[in-house]
Amino acid sequence: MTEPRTDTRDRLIDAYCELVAASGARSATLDAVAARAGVSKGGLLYHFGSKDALLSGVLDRLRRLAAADTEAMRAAPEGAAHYYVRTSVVAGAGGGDTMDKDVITVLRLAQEGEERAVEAYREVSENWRAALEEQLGDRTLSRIVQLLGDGLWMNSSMHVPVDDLEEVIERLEEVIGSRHAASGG
Amino acid sequence: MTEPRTDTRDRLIDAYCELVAASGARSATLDAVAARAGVSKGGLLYHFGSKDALLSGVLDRLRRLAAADTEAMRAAPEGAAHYYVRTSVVAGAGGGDTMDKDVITVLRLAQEGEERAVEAYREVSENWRAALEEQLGDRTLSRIVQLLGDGLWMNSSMHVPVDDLEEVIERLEEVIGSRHAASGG
DNA sequence: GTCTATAACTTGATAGAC
DNA sequence: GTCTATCAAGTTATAGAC
Repeated sequence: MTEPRTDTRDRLIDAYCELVAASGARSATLDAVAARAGVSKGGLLYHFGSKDALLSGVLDRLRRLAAADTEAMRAAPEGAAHYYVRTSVVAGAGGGDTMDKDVITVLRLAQEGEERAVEAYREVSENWRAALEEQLGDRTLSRIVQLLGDGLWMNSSMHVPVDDLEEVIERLEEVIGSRHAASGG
Repeated sequence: MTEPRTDTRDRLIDAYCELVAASGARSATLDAVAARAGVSKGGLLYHFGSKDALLSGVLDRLRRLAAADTEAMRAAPEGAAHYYVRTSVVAGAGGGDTMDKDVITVLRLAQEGEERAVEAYREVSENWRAALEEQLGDRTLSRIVQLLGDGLWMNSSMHVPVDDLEEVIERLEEVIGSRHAASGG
């Protein structure tokens, strides 16, 4: 604990993510972030120095949390695929935990062309896909599962409900099951 | 032809879409749009009056083009599902036709919370899904195909290449084929 | 560690010349 | 139908008080 131990830093990152997740990157102004975290604009800039430093904060935190989530995925009793698809929806709806918010934030920034966000997404996305492939033993299937999750996220992020999620997961399990049976795994 | 017949209007909508598709909604300022279309800011505002009117222009055009695309999808020789998945990637990469650009633009705006864009997306998305279901004879499968397309779009829009697209389509055809065989269609 | 005040710049929109 | 000012509002960032 040699670094300054203020949770104000984390509150500021939280506020930034929540604003981006709720109303897009444009709405996450320094003023808005500071107000939501309960400090002034000057207070924010003491902790981060610039808007870019705030971005670095989110990126770092996402990488940390995603690494932990990849392990949770590997250990999930319902299987990695089910875990991934299910959590994709929660994330999009904005009702999830800290990592969900970080993921949405980074995805949004990446879509706006923020190069560093694209790089971070590529990294964690590839780690997730590798974990899926590990369990499914099938690269193409791992990609399909991931694309389904991405599609679910996209719809959720626009508040377009996917009403037949349960049927989709069920059908996915069927395909996974038949593959496992066919390959003797 | 009672309305003023200037193609400047269309050039302005094109410029707006290209900017949003390339670098996000924030980059599509009145100045930037006008410059890209080769007119001044005043010239732009003569044609549209406000940024909101520019949005209406894109929304109207998308609805028109999407209706035509739905018909093309129904008539596609490779099948509606294959057509939908394949065109999802082209759209995301930004190298597509006019409708592709309009779709990306509206999706981006929808994700930023623009209510009218969300509504337009919901509408055309539901029409596409209905056309898929018509051919596949299976609601859940139509949703899966659509989610796959959405996932492909998302990755393309961040310039994250999906290198095994061919395998994904092939696997999808297998699942569709087995369903048709099972249901006797 | 947090605040206020303010500088420097960008944005959407208006007014009026041509 | 298109242009050049011009404005008010909002944005990031700095300086310095407390």
